[in-house]
Amino acid sequence: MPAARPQPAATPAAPRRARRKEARPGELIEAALALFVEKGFAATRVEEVAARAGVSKGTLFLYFPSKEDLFKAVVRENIAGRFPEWDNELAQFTGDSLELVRYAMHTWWERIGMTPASGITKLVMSESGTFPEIANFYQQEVIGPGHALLRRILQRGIDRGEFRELPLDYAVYSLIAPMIFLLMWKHSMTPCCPPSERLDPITFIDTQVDLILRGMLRPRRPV
Amino acid sequence: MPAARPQPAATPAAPRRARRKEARPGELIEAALALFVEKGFAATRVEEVAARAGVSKGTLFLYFPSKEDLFKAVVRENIAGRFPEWDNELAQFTGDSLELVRYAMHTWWERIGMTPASGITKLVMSESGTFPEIANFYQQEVIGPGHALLRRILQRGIDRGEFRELPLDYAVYSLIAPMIFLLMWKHSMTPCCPPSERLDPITFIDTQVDLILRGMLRPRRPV
Amino acid sequence: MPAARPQPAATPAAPRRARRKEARPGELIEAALALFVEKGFAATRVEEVAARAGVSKGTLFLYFPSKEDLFKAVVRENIAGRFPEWDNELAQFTGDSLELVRYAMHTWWERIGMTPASGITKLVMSESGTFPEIANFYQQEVIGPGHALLRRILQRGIDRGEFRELPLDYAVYSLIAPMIFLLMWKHSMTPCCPPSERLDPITFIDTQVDLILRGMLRPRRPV
Amino acid sequence: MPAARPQPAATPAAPRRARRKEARPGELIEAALALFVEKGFAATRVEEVAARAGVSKGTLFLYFPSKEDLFKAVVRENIAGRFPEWDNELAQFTGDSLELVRYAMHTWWERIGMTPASGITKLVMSESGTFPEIANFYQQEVIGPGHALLRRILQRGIDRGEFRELPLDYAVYSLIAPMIFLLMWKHSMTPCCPPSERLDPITFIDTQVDLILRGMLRPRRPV
DNA sequence: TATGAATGAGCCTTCATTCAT
DNA sequence: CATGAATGAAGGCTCATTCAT
Repeated sequence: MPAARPQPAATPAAPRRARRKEARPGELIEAALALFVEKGFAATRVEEVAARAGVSKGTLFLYFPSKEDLFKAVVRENIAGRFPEWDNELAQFTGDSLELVRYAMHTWWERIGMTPASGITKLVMSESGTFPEIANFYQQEVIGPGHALLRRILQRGIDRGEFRELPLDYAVYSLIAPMIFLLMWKHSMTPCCPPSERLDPITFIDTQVDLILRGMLRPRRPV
Repeated sequence: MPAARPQPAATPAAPRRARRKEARPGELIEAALALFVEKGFAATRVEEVAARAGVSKGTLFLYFPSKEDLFKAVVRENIAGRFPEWDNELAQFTGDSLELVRYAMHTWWERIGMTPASGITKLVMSESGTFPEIANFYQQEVIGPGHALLRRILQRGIDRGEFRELPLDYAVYSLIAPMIFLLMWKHSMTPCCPPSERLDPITFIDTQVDLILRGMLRPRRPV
Repeated sequence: MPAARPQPAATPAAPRRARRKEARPGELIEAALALFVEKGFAATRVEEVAARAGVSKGTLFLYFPSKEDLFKAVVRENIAGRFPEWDNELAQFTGDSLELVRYAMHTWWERIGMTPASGITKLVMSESGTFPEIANFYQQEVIGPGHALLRRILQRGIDRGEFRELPLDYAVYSLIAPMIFLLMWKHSMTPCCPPSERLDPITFIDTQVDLILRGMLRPRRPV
Repeated sequence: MPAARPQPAATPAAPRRARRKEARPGELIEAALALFVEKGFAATRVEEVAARAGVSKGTLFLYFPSKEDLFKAVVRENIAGRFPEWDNELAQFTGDSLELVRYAMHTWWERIGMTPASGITKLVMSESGTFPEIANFYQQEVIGPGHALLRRILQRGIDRGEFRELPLDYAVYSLIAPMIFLLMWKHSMTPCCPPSERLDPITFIDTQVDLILRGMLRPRRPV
C-alpha cells in the first residue's frame, strides 16, 4: 500500500479554500507550538507551520505579521489568562495547606506540564538570547503571576500555623525550581534517555513536594 | 577527545606568537561557547565566532569542517570529565554528610555554575532538539557520572545513619533539579529581570540545600 | 474609449446609492490615478486603490482584469481628447498672437497643469519603460494633437507678421518644454523642497512665455 | 550555430571567482544604472544587476547593504563631485557670456545628457514618490549646486553688461527647464516615436539657448 | 454583484561554505 | 597556514490574483 494520499472525494469536509477566519489563528498557534517545541524557533519554517495548520504560507501572514509575532502569540495564548482561573480555584480550597501545595503542583502538571504547552517554557528559555523581548514578556506575564500565586499559598500556610516562618521569595523558588527542571528535562534529556532510566514525572513531583513540605513544616515540639 | 586543552604547565609559556597556532582551536571553541550560550546556535554567525577568536572566517573552517562540528567540539571540549577528580576529593571528605552535601553543592557552583562552563548545560538543553546526539553524549558523559557521584554521597549519609532511608534515584534528582534550574534561570531570565528581583545564587543554594537536608535527615526521636 | 466618464448633465442626478454601480469604474480610476501619480505604479497596491475608492479588493478585479489593465484604463480615461474643444476655442481668438500664446499657456495650466489630470503626464513618462505601448498611445493621442495645436498658433503669429520666421517644430518644443518641466517638477521635487524655494507655477509660466515670446518676436526696426 | 556559450578555455581572463574588490562597486553601480533606467527601480531585480556585473547575487550585498542603498550609490556616483570640476572650468572661461551659456549647455549635454547618467534624473523624478529621501538627496546634491552654477553664469553676464537685469531665480529655471525636459523626453517618449519625428537634442539645445539668450540680452538702444 | 479570506509565485536578504590569492 | 571575496541555497515576507460565500 503506497503512502497515504488525499482521498479523491471520500471525506465530506476539507474543501481546498475553506474560509474559516475564526478558527485559523488557533490552528496556526497550535501548529506553531508543536513545531517550535520540536525543532526550535529558528529551525522551524513558517511554511511548515502553515502546512501543518492546513493553510498556505500567505495565510499565516494574514493573521500574524511576522514569525516573531507568531511566537509571541504562541506564548500568550498558552499562558496568559489562565492565572485568574487558577487564582480563583486556589482561593476556594478548603483543605490544609500541605494538601493545597500538593494539589497545586499536580494540577500544574496536568494542565501545563504534561501538555504541549509545557514546551513553551523550554522554548522561551532556549531562545531568550535571541528574543530578549519575549523573555521579558514571559517574565511579566508568567513568572510574575506564578510567583504571586505560590507566595499566596505559602503565606496561607504560615498564617494558619501550618508552615514555619519562611523566607518567602526563596521558598517560592523551591517550588518553582523542580517544575522548571522537570520541564527542561522532559523536553531535552528524556528523548535520548533509555526508557528504563527515565524520570517519572509524577513520582518526581511527589518526592519533591514531600521533601519541600517536610522542610517547611512547623516543627512539632516534643512533649 | 584529543582537541587541544590548556596544557597543565609544562613548557614555560612559549612566546604568544608561536603559541598561537596550537591555541587556535581552543580559542575558537571558547568564543563559540560564549556566543552559542548567549544567542543560541542558529542565531550565532560563524563570522562572529571567528572575529571573537581574532581570526578570519576561513580559518575557522580550517579547524572545524562545519558549524555543527564546531558546536559538537564546543560541547565535547567543555564536558571533559572532571569526575575522577571530584570523586577522589569527595572520597577523602571526613566531615558529616550534611557538610558533605553542602560542600558538594557549593563546590559545584564555584567550579561550574558561576563559570562560563555552566553555559554548556544551557546550550545542550536548548539545542537538544536540533542535536539529539549531543544530548545523548551529554547524558552519558555528564548526567550519568554526576548522578553516580551524588548517589554515593547520599548512600554515605544513609550508611552513617545521618539520612533516613531514601529512594535514591529521586533524592538525587532533588539535588540536581535546583542546580539545573539555577543554571537555566541565570542564563535565560536574569538578563531581563530587574536587578532587585534577581535570584541570588548563593542564597538560593543555601536555601535549597537546607530544605532538602531537612527533609532527608533521619528524624530525631524525642527524648 | 468607451469607459464611463462624468455625464454632461442629463439625468437629474440619481440617488447616490443607485448611481454607485455605474460610477464604480470611474471612482476606481480616479483613486488609481492619484495613487499611481503619488507612489508610482509598482509601489501602489491594488488594495489601496480599492480602499480609496471605497470598495473591496475583489470588486476592483470585477471591473479591471489586472493591475496593468487598471493602469491602462487610468491613462486612457484621462487622456480623453479635449483637443477639439481647445482647437475651437483658439480658432475663435481675435486678439494678437502674443496674447494668444499667453492665453493658451495659462489656460493649459488652469485646466490641466494645476488639476489632478496633470498627473497622467508624470505617470506616463515615469512608467514609459514598463509600459511602452502606453507611451506610444500617449504620443498619438496627446503629443501629436498638442503639437499640431501649438503649431497652428505659431503659424498664425507668423502669418500675421507678429512672429519672425521660426523653425516651427523646435519652436513648439520651446513651448512644450517648460510645461512638461513644470509638471514633473511639481510632482517630483516640490514635496521635498523647502517652501521658500519652491517654484511658483504662475510666475514661472509668465517668465517663460515672456522669454520665449521676446525671442520669437519679429525684430522691430529702429526708426 | 547555437547561441553563444562560455568558451571552454579560450579567452585568457575571466576566471570564475575573480577577487576584484576594487572594481566591483563601480561595475555594480554601472549595471544598476543601466537596468534601473531601463526598467525602473522596482522592476529591476538585484539578481539581474549582479548578473550584468558578472557576479552573484550574494556579492552585490557584500558591497551594498540593500537595493535601496545601491540606488543611492548610483545617484551619488554619477552626480556628486562633478560640480567642483565644472565650477572651476566655467570660472576660467574668458569669452563673452553668450558663449559661456552656449558652452555650458553643450557641455552638460556631452557629459550628462547623452550619457547613461542622464537616466538618473529620470529615475529620481519617477521614483520620488517611493523614495522621498532620494529626491531630497538629489535636491541638495544636484539641484542646489546646479542652480548656483547657472546663477553665477547669469550674474556674470549681468555684471558685464551683456544681459539685462533678470529675475535670477526664474532665469535659472529657464535654462534648467529645457534640459530636464530633454532628459525626460529622451528616456520616455523617444523610444516609441517614429524616428522621423524624433527630437534632435543638439538642434533642440541650440534653439532653446538662442531663444533664451535673445530674451535675456540687454536691448541695444537705437543710435 | 460584492466581499475578503486564501493562495502561491516571486523577490530581497542572510549566511554557511568554498577557494583563489 | 591564513585570508576574505565570492558563492548560492534557503527562508521570511509581499501582494496580485482567485474563488467560496
